[in-house]
Amino acid sequence: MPRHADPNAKEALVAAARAEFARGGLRGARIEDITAACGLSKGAFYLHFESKEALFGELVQLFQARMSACATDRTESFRKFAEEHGPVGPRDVQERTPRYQELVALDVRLDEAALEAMWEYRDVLGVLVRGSQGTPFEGALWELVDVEVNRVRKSFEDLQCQRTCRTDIPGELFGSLIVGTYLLLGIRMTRMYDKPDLAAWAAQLHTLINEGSQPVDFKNSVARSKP
Amino acid sequence: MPRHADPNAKEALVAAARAEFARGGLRGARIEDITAACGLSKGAFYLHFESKEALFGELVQLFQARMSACATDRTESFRKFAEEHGPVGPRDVQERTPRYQELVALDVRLDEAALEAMWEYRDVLGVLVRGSQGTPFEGALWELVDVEVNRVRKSFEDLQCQRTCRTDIPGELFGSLIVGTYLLLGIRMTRMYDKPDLAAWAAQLHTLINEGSQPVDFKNSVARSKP
DNA sequence: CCGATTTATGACCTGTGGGTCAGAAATCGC
DNA sequence: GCGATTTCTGACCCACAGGTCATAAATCGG
Repeated sequence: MPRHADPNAKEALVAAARAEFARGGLRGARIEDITAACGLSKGAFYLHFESKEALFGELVQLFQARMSACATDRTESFRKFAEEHGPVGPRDVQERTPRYQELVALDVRLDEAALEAMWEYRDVLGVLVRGSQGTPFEGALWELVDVEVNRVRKSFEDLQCQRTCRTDIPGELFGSLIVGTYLLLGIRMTRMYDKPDLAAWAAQLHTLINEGSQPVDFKNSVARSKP
Repeated sequence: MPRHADPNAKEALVAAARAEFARGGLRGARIEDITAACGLSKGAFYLHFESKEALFGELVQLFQARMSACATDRTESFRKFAEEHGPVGPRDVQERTPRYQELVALDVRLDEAALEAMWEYRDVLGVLVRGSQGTPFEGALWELVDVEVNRVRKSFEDLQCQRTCRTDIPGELFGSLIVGTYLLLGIRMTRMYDKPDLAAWAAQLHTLINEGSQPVDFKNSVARSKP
């Protein structure tokens, strides 16, 4: 039995590729630069990956799986919540019952988890935003965005039927607001070195979107109950 | 005096180029396709433009100028409004005075104008989003986005000082919400054939962001005054 | 130490598309 | 019609980067 393959060559290539992708996008990342960063030759790349696109495809699949997990986690968590705490109606919202407050806390936690996923894959997100036309990933992000907008739209419309959300806003527009905001935050993460306080972002966005930008004094006094 | 230049060659090239850019981005648009669409040869392109990037640069400048005009128009309109109607304070917001309602209407009109500009340049916007690494336009959109986020942040912080906006949200996050929402709507315009009802979008977004997503019944009753 | 076998190398091939330029075509004054 | 002049054409050049493959290097059993 002959020469052994470098055991950590593949993960080194993936790491170097992510760095190159982050720098210059899918097209701007040259294979020779990726391999050079690992002390390998161009040919070595093709021992581990079908092509540059194939490597990126693996990353995209991981990212999509992660985001998809966030979505299923959300529906599952809400289902469980309704099972354990019963349905949350308009009165709960109006009176800020403990049940409602727990639901808000859960929602914020789930949003934070989504932001966390975006932070970990912000390099992949950056490449997807830039798109790199001519590759299979041209519209990948926008398909994901459409899916997310529709998911938000649907859940918003459900809440509208239950009268726990205002009914004079189309769900589509609300979805664009949510997804657009999170997407831009993700894009801005691309250029950050230190991780921002994602929990604070999630909580503040939740407050802003639920209660609006007007001063809190104007809301009816029942609403606030801060310790 | 000899052969005349085709008088509408340049505008035909611009139109064809915009169509090609919309299809495949800056990189995906081939010069031969652009000229072929006008019944011209490849060489003719270089009689009118320095390069493909130069043509796109002209479009970007027009787009940037248009967006910049929207911004100056906004500050100017608000200045004039304050001059004519006096400053709008927290009480105006709380009691929905006619002065406040006029300000809201003005704000919505200005937002609609910005959406209109994005609609007209949605092809350019699409290319800028996709970025086309290696060109001078790589980060052009994100610079514009940063400028806009900061503009919104600053005006939001001013309103916070005047107590006409809630003070528990960082201006940066509010800016990301506004710009992110409008950017995503712009991106989604890229794939639309018919112009959506931009006035409705502007008005609904304004309502949603000001008053939040909670049912209107919960707001204090002074607030609503719909004919 | 040999040769079998798998891994790694990098010179080479190749398609692509931006940009060029010698020459053809058009249009004028005369 | 003729040449002068400007407009237009498209075959050609070339840089670039993805992908290939003959060759070399490493590592084993025997």
